[in-house]
Amino acid sequence: MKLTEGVEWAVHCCVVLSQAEGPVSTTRLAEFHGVSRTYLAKHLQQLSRAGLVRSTPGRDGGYELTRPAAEVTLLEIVQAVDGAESAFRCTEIRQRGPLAASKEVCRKACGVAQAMAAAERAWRTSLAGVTVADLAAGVTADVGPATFDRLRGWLADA
Amino acid sequence: MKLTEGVEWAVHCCVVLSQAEGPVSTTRLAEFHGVSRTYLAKHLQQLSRAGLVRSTPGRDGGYELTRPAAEVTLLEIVQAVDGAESAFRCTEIRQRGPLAASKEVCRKACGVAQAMAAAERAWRTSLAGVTVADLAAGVTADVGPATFDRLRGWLADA
DNA sequence: GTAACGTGGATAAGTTCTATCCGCGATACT
DNA sequence: AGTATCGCGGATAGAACTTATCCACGTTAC
Repeated sequence: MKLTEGVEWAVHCCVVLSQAEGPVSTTRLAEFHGVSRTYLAKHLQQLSRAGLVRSTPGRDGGYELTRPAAEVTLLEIVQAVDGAESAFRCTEIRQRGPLAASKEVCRKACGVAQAMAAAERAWRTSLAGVTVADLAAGVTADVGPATFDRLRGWLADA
Repeated sequence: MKLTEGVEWAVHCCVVLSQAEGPVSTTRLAEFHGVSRTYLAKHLQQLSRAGLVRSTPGRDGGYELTRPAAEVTLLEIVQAVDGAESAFRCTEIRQRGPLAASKEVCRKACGVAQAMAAAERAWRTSLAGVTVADLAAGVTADVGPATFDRLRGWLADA
């Protein structure tokens, strides 16, 4: 089981956007995080399509959060970038083979699929309990409030 | 985020093994589930290496559970087949770029990684709460107790 | 001795992830 | 008007992983 690396990039970008005062361009976000500009652009477009960020085209354009940081959950970011499909996909093994279960029995989900789904619900619930604001507060607690001031200063520099 | 398809095969195999009276061969398990024999063999070897099943070589050989079904959890099977690595891998983005965090600050895990780890713990806890015996009981409840009798009969047939 | 079995390695095809480039339309400054 | 900067979507290519098969080997029962 593996999440795409873009998830990490996107989450960090959202934290940065939560601290910015205006739109932040892909170029700036990529430079700040030390990652590929062209590839990060793809992930930001996914956030945009998911409605988590708003984009401003043209010069001085860029991205900003569409909602307050306290209303953007980790789950939303993960699903925007990695997709919302469940990790386990039931291929209905029980309907194959010599002792295949009947169609009628299989209207109800197989027990394995149910257990897997329950685990994924627990995972999603946990992620839904963390917001971008929480993550930003964590950074402040860990490295001090001056960090985001320096970030804003760096973003303001041409 | 995606689990390999082998996970589904392996779980169903463990349920079958919990109902068998002796070793069940790869050939029989593959036939029963209607899946590729050679590929299923690989997954069964993973279960064997993880110590969840014991293998008997030679004619009349095959696999059997090493423990009572009530003591084999879904989590163990998933991790045996899919690996125990966490889905989210922190690449320490915060240590890159122009405002890179210092090494000292980074002895503590980044907040994003912590939140992701908590979610995966919730997922694992959920999976660890389901045993092969639970899954077998679910089958009995869903399709009736005769199902496993038919399975044992089929396994006994040459 | 022979047939059935698990094991590990080599191999190959298919799919997804990572990454880049291009042309397009939008915007701001000169 | 012209130009530089921006986001958007499509095409593309390489890397990594998943899926699948085959073979040589040692083991066991008849």
